[in-house]
Amino acid sequence: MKPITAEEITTQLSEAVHEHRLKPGAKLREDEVSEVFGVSRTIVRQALRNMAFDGLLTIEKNRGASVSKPTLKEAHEVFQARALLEPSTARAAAERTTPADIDRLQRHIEEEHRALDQGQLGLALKLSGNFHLEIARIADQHTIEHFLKQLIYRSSLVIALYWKRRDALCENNTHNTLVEALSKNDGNAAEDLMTAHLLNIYSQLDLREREEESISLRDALRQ
Amino acid sequence: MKPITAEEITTQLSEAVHEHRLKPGAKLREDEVSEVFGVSRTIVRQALRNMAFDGLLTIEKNRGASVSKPTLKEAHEVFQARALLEPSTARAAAERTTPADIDRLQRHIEEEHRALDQGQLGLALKLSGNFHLEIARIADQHTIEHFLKQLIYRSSLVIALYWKRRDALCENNTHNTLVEALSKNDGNAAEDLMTAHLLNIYSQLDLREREEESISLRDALRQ
DNA sequence: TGTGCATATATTGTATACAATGTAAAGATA
DNA sequence: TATCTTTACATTGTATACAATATATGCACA
Repeated sequence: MKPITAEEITTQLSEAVHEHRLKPGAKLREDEVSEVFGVSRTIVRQALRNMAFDGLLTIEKNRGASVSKPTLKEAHEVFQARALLEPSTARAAAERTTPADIDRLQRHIEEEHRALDQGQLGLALKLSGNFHLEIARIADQHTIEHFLKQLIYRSSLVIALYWKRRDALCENNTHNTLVEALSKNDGNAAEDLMTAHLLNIYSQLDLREREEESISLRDALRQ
Repeated sequence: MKPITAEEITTQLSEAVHEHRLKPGAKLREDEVSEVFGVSRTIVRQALRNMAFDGLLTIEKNRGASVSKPTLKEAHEVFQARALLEPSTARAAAERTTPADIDRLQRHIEEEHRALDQGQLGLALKLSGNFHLEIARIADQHTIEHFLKQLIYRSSLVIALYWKRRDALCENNTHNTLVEALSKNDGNAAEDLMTAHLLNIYSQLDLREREEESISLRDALRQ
């Protein structure tokens, strides 16, 4: 049996972040991770650096890696960037969607619902994000998909930090209506729905300035 | 005197790619690079992996790193992504541009002209790309700036491979008119000019399918 | 010649040893 | 007790040794 690769560790840890099993601020010590996966620190370091590149981890020199805590500004930026990329991508996807794609998307949505029903909020969140990636995949825009992946994973961090009501998560029906537009190859509708969907998520975040930030004085003074 | 860091090596090598001193296909052997910079392969490897993440290098297992050769599809995707990100960013920049920014941009353009006059095409190309990054910086959109940096560096690879007439490079005046729009805080104009500018660059690429691709039979069969 | 095989060399991949740095604990002094 | 200093420990940073793999070379044989 082959040892696990750096990329596989990257994927597993990234998903853990995406599902909120690893929360913003969580520390990832190198030899702890290396013991878990049964490889040397060399490999773990590669994985951690990969994740830092995606913005999921923050590495401080001589102090190690921890799950990033996006600032308010970064949170805004993530959704502004998504607002630029995703609506056009949804339009492009609509123009190329095949029945097989619709099948896959519908199964995906079912899975989301199942996760929600079983109270697996983290899993539901991850699936919800992956739905957006599926659309980029249909649009056959690999470069944008790559960026979007980073943005969606970071969105998960933003949600972990700034979501208003943790309970009322994702109970919308937008993904269904999006699939409908795609199945009709209706690019206009897909684009508009995506814009609205992103605004809806955005509006459910509490992105006002707050005092409590300064609680972590240490962090504030450190940089 | 301190040894050079992985990030500094990343920057230097990336600029070399951006300036076409390192051309698509060029191999970067680890201990060659490590000797040049006077560090161990450990550090070099970090740098190479960083660049691979940006899409500048392609790393094949057990076969090392070489400067990426974007396919036609990737070339299209790079400019499609830029078309989504940059016009809006130019608009946002226009709304925040200060006289100090204008100063900096004008000096930047002068530098571009100087490089062109002295026949330093690679340098001119790099400066031309950095002009676009300056605009993202003015827009104060760090996340988009980060993506744009990757796209602009990749554009340089695309230009190296698909530019129609190597001599007629960058002799346009668009950067000046863009600065004018920014100085008037005219977001509409800035957005339109940027769209036109990107289309202009795009149109100067020869992105048709071609036979000669199959010259490198080795690469074709390798994947 | 040219092809196939075996060997040698070059290059990358991974683990580990040691250095550098940061963090926590213990003791000293007031 | 509170603060400072010293010491021990934990953790990350870098270089290097060795393993695994790919490439090149030489030779046998047709």
